[in-house]
Amino acid sequence: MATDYLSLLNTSQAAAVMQTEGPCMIIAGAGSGKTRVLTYRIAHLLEQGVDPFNILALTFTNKAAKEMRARVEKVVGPNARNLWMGTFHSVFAKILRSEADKIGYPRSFTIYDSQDSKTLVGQIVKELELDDKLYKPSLVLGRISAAKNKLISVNQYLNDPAIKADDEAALRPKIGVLYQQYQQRCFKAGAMDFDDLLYQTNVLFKEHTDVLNKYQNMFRFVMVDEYQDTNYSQYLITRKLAAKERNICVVGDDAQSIYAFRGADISNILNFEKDYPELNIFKLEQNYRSTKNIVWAANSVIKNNQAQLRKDVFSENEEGTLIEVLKAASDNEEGKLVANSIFEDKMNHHLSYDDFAILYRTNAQSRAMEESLRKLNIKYKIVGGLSFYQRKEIKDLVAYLRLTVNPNDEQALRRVINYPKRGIGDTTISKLINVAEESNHSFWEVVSSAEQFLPARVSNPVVGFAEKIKSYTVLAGKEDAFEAAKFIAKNSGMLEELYADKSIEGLSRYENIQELLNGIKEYVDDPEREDKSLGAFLQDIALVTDTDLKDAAQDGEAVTLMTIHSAKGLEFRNVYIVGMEENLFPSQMMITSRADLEEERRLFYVAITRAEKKLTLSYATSRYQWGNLRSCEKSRFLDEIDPRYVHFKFAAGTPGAGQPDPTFQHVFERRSNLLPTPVRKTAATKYVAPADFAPSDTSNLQSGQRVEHPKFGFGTVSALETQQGTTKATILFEEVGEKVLLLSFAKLRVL
DNA sequence: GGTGTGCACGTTTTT
DNA sequence: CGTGCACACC
Repeated sequence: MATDYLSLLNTSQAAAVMQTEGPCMIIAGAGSGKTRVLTYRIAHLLEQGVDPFNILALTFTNKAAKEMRARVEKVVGPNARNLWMGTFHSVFAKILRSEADKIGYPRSFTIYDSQDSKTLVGQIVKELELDDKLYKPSLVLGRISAAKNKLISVNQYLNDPAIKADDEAALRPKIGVLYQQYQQRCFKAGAMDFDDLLYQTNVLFKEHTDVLNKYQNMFRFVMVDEYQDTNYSQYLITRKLAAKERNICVVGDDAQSIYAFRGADISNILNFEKDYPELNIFKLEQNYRSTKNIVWAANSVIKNNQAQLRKDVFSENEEGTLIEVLKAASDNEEGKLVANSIFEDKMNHHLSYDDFAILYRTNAQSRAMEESLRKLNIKYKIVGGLSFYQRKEIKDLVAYLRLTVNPNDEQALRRVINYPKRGIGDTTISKLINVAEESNHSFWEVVSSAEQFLPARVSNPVVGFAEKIKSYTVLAGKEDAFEAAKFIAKNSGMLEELYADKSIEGLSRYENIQELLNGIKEYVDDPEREDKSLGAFLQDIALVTDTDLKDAAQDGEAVTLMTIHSAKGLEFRNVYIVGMEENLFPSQMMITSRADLEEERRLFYVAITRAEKKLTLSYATSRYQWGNLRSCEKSRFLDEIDPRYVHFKFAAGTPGAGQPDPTFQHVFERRSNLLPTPVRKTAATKYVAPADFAPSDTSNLQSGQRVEHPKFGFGTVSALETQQGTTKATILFEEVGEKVLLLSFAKLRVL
């Protein structure tokens, strides 16, 4: 048994697998078979007779967890299903769910997504009549999040002189108060945000040693993947859980730490030995993924960082081709060069589009790439961006479901209290909010007894709505998630409302709702699913990200486009890293301090090491930014690669080069996860004004004249009407139909 | 209450 | 430049 898989491992991998007792740190270079080691380590534990319920394995993405579970299952069989394996957030959400009452939260607590959090902060800023320019929700939330990740409570925040000085220096002295209000409101709503899932776990373990004890005894073996990305809050949870048995195994690569911006603390891995002096350290230094050239290039880049653990990543693979650098005159040309290169490579080497990935620093860069790929009829898929669960109609139905499970959920309540329209206006809502704030009740409590605060004519629809929700709650207690959701979608009037909308977008929204219901059906039909309740389903989807859905809708090969951050942990035969320019990569906001620059460099290292056979870098000497052309300098990172491994290829890019063979006519298809129909209009159907568009003087405009509008295109004036000195023109446009425009505003060119 | 228009902001990355 | 939100007018 044990020897079976030992033959599949190299010496250091095998040593790490066999070391099951005591603290253990595995420093795993990129592509060094880290997942393989973790998988066999778990398998080894199970074969030694360890109960899978006693093993906790934490990852950062659902995808990684899913993949690891599948791989363990392949080795040890169905026993793998009983492992505690998941993301930090999902595992501790589950634990909090069963222990919530101990810290005063309902077991059916809601998980606020970042949008809910943002909205709530915005609402509080407004209620406190603070300057919303100064107290921008994202900024305030950033401070709150940083505090929580460092386990700074509201009281500590309010009483810490250093924090106070910081906030005052930034002219934002009220952040502490906002933190306080925000926490209170979340608590009253029975809601936790992402950071709370970790923060409140710490509170639970700190205040209830019996609970901590229980989980210490339960999780006799703790493993943490991507340990370099843990923040203080996560670090403390794992330290506490492992305090008794000290069987903690962390796997990571300091060179791939790219989440400091969200609180990850690289010193967690650099200082791990201080907590566990008896630590066993294993280094996995052989890279099995990439060619020698790619590994050498990556090493030559990361060498420029100071803070790092010593290791020598090497490859025994072929030397491979040199890293290619493309230079373009503009972002559009960059897209063209990359698309052409992909097309040629695919043809010359008989590859699949699945073999290619285009990586960029910011999501905004995808546009130029998309356009070029589309022109060559190359199929692509985008990872990231708007996820399925962020679509309006999905959020609406989910809000109903959340409300059903937890009526105190304020954000959900506000979202649907008047959707579909039932005659509850803004005035009514703010009145009720005020009552809630003053009486220290939750918004829901006030809503469900609205007749006490408002005249019957106004309160009737409010109370009727509350009754509706109450009946849903009763229903959800008896039926599974699918039956409940189906009923709610119909009964709330949402389905009807969407069905009535026959526009393309409306149709797509209706289909999305169907898609969600199908998803719930699949969820409850899973034979291994124990908890089929609506609450369990909601808990699950709150922590699903777009990247996790990536594999869900695979049909046909396609080039993958994504940010470098979402590419972590993935690999592709051919990788393109685009936008290698100063101020873009490294990003200008990051080059203020040495530590920030080092994180950008690690990001570059991650990007390089995604490639198996061929790596291409590109940059543009000019780029559109906020609508105007900016000239760009090539990135300093390009010069950091040892020139022996690079080939600068500047000849290409001449117009007309590398035109696609017309026989390869694929239908363009934007595949974004579960979205069945693209909502975004394609550029092809949209009228684009010529660059030299100049509005004419329209004071003498006559009915019947032909005009051009920068947005609506060509049209004919059908009527003119002057009232109180302003003239309205009714114009029949060829593409968008009839529009009524005010002449004083409309930019029209008379033809 | 719905629609439209104007304006402000954004581009760092995500559980 | 494009989107999303807020306010204003219908």
